[in-house]
Amino acid sequence: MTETSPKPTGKLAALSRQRLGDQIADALRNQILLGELQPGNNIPERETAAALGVSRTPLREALVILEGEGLVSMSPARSPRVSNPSLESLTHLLYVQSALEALAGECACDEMTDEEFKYIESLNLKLQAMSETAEPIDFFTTDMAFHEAIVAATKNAPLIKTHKQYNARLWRVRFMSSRKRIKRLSTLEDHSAIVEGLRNRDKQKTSAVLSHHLRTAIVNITSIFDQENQSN
Amino acid sequence: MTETSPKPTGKLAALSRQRLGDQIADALRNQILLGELQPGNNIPERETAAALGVSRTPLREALVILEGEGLVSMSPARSPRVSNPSLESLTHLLYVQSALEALAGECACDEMTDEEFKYIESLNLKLQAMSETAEPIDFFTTDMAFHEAIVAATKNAPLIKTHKQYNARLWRVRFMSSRKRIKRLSTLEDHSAIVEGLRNRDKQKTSAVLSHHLRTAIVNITSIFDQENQSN
DNA sequence: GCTCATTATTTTGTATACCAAATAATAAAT
DNA sequence: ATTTATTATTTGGTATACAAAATAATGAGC
Repeated sequence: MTETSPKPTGKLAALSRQRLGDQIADALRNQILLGELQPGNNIPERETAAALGVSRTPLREALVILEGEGLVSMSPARSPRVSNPSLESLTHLLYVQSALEALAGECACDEMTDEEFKYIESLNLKLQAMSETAEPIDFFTTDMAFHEAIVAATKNAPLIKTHKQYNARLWRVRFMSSRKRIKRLSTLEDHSAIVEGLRNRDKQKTSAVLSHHLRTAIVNITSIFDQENQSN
Repeated sequence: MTETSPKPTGKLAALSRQRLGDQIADALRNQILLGELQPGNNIPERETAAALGVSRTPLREALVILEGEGLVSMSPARSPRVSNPSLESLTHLLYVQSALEALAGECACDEMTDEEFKYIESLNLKLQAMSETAEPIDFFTTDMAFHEAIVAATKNAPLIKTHKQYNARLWRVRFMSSRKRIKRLSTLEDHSAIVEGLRNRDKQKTSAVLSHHLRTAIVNITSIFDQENQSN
């Protein structure tokens, strides 16, 4: 399929004019987030490049990007591999993410438009509506969209980018944590409190609830880790 | 941190086997921080690679790394150039850095050893001692070391790395801002309050003072920007 | 003399080729 | 049969070569 040489009429290449390395990074990042590439898996350069129909040069650029994001680790004479963070690392990441979202909540109170608030509110309503029946992946995706929408409302580009990167590193463990239906009720309570805080443009409350909401997740991922170690 | 990678062993480059791309990224980052490469300057690949005595491949890896850090921007068929952030961008960065250091102050209260506290305290004393006479660059460097030491005391690797990256992007404007001797007094007052907070392991106070300390810097950089625009 | 089109040069984007290091495999010696 | 030494193969690291795109330059036409 991708045996032939570069195609000028390529799919989105004509419009995006984006570097191939970035596109590969996006593709690999997706595979990691979706679990197609799991923590500890090797990403041999030749093999992966061939599978994607590209050469090693742009693939390597992608790997360097992902290494910078903490999703991939590269060692001198060893295949790059998907990072397999320890519980301690994940806890550290969650602390930072907690601080980032607290800041986002605060800034959103200042910068958020009414339309943005309505969108955030609608995601919360959607989450409430699906809480009884939805599949874990759908519930989780909407949950993440809710948090992303708050961060996006700040219009703070570095914050948005850094938050996204931390989210990627936490994606897997947070998804596994969210599979526990029992947690949905307290999640919804927190979210509603966040929406109320935003509605009233109450920086103090919004940031406090967001911070607490994220730090609570630390307990959850700890139990996930214990389960995995138990089964090993 | 039990996650990844063999130790860099920074002493012997021959032994460390660190990637050339990383070394080049370090060199370029230094040049940007020192002002040898100024915002808006082009970094043509061939020319720069030749100047550094390397080929374009590892130089490009370095540029991709620096682009990820926000220090360099690359456009399709144009020379990479040193990022020239707007006042708005710098303000955004400072908000995030403020939240990161507030978190650092809080975590440091829990994680800091007595030796680490003594070191932080000694940097503050050094700063007080040099406040009357020191050159701007020396005062600034020690000021930065003070903040870095607090972040380092958290032992939170992602936090340390992200903080370092934001520091790099803010380095230039914060250095220019620190040239104003008039600011040194309030800086010292803030720092002493931070040290007191850390001494008492008072998370609330430490994080509050650090947050306020950084946010105050926003006002300072705004005046810097006004001056530059005035002189243009 | 000025404008527009066409060509030439420069610059990045990507692919391929080569090198060194590390591991895996194999054979020989105890 | 086990261990060790040596060789082969695999892998990442770097350099070079080639292709595409954009800008700069130059010349023709008005």
